[in-house]
Amino acid sequence: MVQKKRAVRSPHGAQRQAPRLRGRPRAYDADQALAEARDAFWDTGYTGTSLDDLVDATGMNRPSLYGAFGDKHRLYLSTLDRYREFGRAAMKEELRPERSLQEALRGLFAHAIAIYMAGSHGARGCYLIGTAATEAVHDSRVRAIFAAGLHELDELMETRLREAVQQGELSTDIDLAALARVLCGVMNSLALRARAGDSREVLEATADAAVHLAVARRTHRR
Amino acid sequence: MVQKKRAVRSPHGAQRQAPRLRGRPRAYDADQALAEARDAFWDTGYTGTSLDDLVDATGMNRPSLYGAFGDKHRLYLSTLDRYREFGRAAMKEELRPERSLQEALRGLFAHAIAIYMAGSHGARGCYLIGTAATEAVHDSRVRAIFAAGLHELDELMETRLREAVQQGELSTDIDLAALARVLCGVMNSLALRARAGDSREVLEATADAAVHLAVARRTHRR
DNA sequence: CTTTTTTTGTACCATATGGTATAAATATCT
DNA sequence: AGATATTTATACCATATGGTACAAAAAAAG
Repeated sequence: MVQKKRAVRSPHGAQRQAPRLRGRPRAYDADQALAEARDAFWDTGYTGTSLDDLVDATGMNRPSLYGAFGDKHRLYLSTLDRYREFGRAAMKEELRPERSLQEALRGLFAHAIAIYMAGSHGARGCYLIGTAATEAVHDSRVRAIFAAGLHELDELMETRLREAVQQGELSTDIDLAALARVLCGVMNSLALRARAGDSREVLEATADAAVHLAVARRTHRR
Repeated sequence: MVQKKRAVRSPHGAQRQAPRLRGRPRAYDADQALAEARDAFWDTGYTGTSLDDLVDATGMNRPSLYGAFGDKHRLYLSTLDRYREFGRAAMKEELRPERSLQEALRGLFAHAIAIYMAGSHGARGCYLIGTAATEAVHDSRVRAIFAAGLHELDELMETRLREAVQQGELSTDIDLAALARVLCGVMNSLALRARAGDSREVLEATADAAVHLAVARRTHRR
């Protein structure tokens, strides 16, 4: 039932790469399989992706899938949470305070658009928005991850805007939390537009407009 | 196969309410059934809603459902298109030029939030965004309706902004198409946030911020 | 009243779906 | 080599799903 604690063998430390357990070795890479399962869900949604589809996508067979990631629902939650965490890290990187606010926002939108337009079967937007939003109403676990994904970005954005105020890039008379939600909202809408088939140019023009709208509220006391 | 042309009987004109065809009368109201099917899809998505669910929601039996609306896919497309058209009419009404730009935008956001927060099983956002976005990648018919829904709102908004420029409410040096997409983008994001469980207060604050951001770009030459 | 036409309601069907039992395969440990 | 442990691979199962056949029901037409 519960995963057994794997004895770490190498006494030299550092080298904890392959614990080398006993039985038959795995024929798959768990990280890669998780990414391929996520890609399958990304295109057709949670309920629209069958176990057969997941078997095809990962190259694993059903019992291995089950043994590695639990049932379909647990697998889906794992891919969602993984995506959320990666997205958060990428956004934090783009919004780092060394950049100007304008550069940071541009980098963030460019990064998001690159992800949203990728996909071997057409643009597929944001994984959470494209698949979790549908399940969120009737699945509280999915809803929690979906909300966490949105709110984490809101908070990272608000933090960055607050830093911009401190650095004199933005005037102080703004509701930063609401402005952050507006900017993140435009980013969210890019994910929807990508899934609707809008061109990269339209997404980029929309992102530019949002950046200008935010930066136009900069302080004039410089 | 093809629906027969129903002979209009009343020679007095005007009274074309019930053509009164021959066989057993329908036990359902088509409009109401369509709305109830839409509500079922709205909560659990296209693939997540079974024919049994639709039978329960509409009170119709399967053959009647099939006879009235075609198969599940056609029924779904009908509900999508109907929602799109109603949404367009409602938005046009809110954005009517008799109102000031600020009043129009406030009315629009308030109307949208009211719809997004309704739902007997929790807030469910926008029907298109909440269900069609997931199907859009692999279903070109759904994608077309989804895109039409987004673009129609973009264009109505852009038209209203252009009227605001003509009435001196907005400065002329703005990319109106992009600003319209930004405003509609914030509205779209409200639909996502509703589905994620955000409170009405958060949605309203975000909408207020978007309205202020747009109206702050008004002309100062008055 | 009988015929005709249309809808309803029950039962049914072929397939798809999520999940699992079981045995072969492949590694380590003694 | 033999025992032990773990994964793979095939086949399978109970149920859910989308869709339909068919007869009873309910209206108008003759």
